[in-house]
Amino acid sequence: MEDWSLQAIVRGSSGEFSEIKFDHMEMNGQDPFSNDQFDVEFLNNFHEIFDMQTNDELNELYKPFCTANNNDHSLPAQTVLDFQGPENKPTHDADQSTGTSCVGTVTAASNYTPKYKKRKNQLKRVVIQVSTEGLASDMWAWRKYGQKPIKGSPFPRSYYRCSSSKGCLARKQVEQSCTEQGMFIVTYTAEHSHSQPTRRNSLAGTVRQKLPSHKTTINRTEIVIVEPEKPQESCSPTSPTTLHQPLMFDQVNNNNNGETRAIKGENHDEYDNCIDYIMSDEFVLNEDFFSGIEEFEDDRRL
DNA sequence: CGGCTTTGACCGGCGC
DNA sequence: GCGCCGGTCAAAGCCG
Repeated sequence: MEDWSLQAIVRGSSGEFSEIKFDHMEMNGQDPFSNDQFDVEFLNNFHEIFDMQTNDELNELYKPFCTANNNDHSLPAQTVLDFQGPENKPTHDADQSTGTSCVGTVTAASNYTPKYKKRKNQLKRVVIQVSTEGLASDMWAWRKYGQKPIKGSPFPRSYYRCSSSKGCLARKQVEQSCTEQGMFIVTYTAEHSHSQPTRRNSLAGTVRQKLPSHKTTINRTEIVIVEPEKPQESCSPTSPTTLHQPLMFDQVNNNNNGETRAIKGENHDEYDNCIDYIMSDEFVLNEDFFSGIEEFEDDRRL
């Protein structure tokens, strides 16, 4: 790949980007974007997302939201990724003390025993926040098997299981966000035991759900990751150094007031760490982000 | 008729 | 031990 680039637009889903970072970086309310220390502290907390052995699983999970809109740029499927599970907390993650979400692995199907065996925190899950379009772009076939009112939420939670393959343990929960109108919180549990279906089951699953007719525009902080430097051709394909080419990223804080600030990383680790942070926190990511990561991983494997 | 949603009942984890 | 709550079951009905 000669001139591949990674670009993503990331919006904080629970407040301005800087506020989220205060929580995670414990910087005592200082504005991380105006603090010279931010680059170091911010970057030091990101690590090795692409070294996770579950990248394929991750790909599968976000793929539906990437592919469906490839030809429709008018429909940004904004999503939040949040990997949960007590076993997932990286031991070197500075985020541990906060009790917030963290990066981790996705549940292996063999670890999931249906029906009451594992509950709540025992299951590793992927929580994604999607717009109406993102919800409809999920190409998996789901069959609804339950709906429950959730305490503290005005909206019920719907429960879906994969209907593509008998015995598939994949589960999906959908509930409307009570904080962001028109957004849906989708929780995926377990993995599909089969390849992605070539077509969705008519109007099954999420498509048949009662979706709001309006779209919600979310004006929040944006992060833009741009154009890692091209890998150097001189490196041996088998050498580990080919996986650690210099990279660069920018993070642009756009508060809708025209003000932007950028942070740049100089190496691959810093880039990884940036992605790690974004993936571990409550950010709304669009499909370009995931497509970019996919490209990134493909390139890295070369 | 098959596959879907709906919905009340049931089960089990968890906090008190 | 008890009750709350979330997740699942399963019967009934709907839909293409």
